[in-house]
Amino acid sequence: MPKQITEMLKGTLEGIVLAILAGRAAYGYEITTWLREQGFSDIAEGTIYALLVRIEQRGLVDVEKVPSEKGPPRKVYSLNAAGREYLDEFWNNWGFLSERLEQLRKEGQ
Amino acid sequence: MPKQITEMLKGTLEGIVLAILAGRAAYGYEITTWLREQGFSDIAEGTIYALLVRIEQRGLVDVEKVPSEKGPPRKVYSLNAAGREYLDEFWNNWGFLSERLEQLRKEGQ
DNA sequence: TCGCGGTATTCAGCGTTACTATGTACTAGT
DNA sequence: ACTAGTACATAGTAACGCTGAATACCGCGA
Repeated sequence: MPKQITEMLKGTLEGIVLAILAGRAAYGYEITTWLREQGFSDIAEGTIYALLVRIEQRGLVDVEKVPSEKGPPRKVYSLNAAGREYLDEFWNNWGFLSERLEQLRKEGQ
Repeated sequence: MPKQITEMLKGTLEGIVLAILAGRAAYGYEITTWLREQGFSDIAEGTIYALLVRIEQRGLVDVEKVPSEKGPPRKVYSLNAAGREYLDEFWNNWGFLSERLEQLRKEGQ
C-alpha cells in the first residue's frame, strides 16, 4: 500500500466504516476482511479496532456482544441517530472536497 | 471549518497544492489566498508553508526567489518531473478512493 | 514621524489519525 | 499438543494539519 493512501485515509476511513455500518451492523474482523476484499489490501486490523473504539466513545454507534461459534465473542456495531447525523456531515464534507478535486483534475489536462 | 475536513485534508491537501502547481508556478501566500477563495475558508497559512517546505525537501518542486514590490521576496514554486510523477500517483490513489466512496454513497440511499 | 494594514515567510508545540508489532483468547482439525 | 483461523486489544511511532506567535518589507493616512 503506497504511503500516499495512508495519509489520504486519515479522516476518510472513519467515514467509510460509518457508511458500512449505515448499511448493516457489523463487527471489526468482518469489516477488516471486507475492506481488504475491496482493495484496501493492507489495512491493519489494529487500525479498525482503534477506529471502532473511537466512534463508540463518541457515541456514534451502539454495541452488542454476540457469541461466535469460531472464537471469542464478536462486538457488533450499529449506527445510531448521532452516527447517522455525523455520517451526513461526512458526506457533505467529502462532496465538497471531491468537487474541488475533480475540478483540479479536469484543469490538469 | 469542521474538524472532519481537517482530517480529510491530510494527504489530499498535498495533492491539491501539487495540482495547482502543475497548472502554473505559484508562491505560498498566493496559494493560500486562492484556496480560501475556493471555499477552504480556514486553511492556516502556516499549513501551506509547512507543506511547501516538505515537498521541496522531497524534490518534487523547483524554487526560485523573486523580489516583491509589496513585501519580502516571494518563493515561487514550480512542479518538476519528479513532482509530476508523484502527482500522477496521487490521482491514481485518489481515483481509487473516490470510486469506493461513491460506491458506498450510492448504496447508502 | 508613527503606526496600521496588507504582503510574505517561518517555526515551535499540539492533537488526531493510521501503521507496526505484539499479545490475548477461543475453536476446530490434525 | 500443535497449528490455523477467528476475534479483539493496545503501546509506541510517524505524518500531517492547526494554533499562535514572530519577523520583515512596503505604502498610506493621521
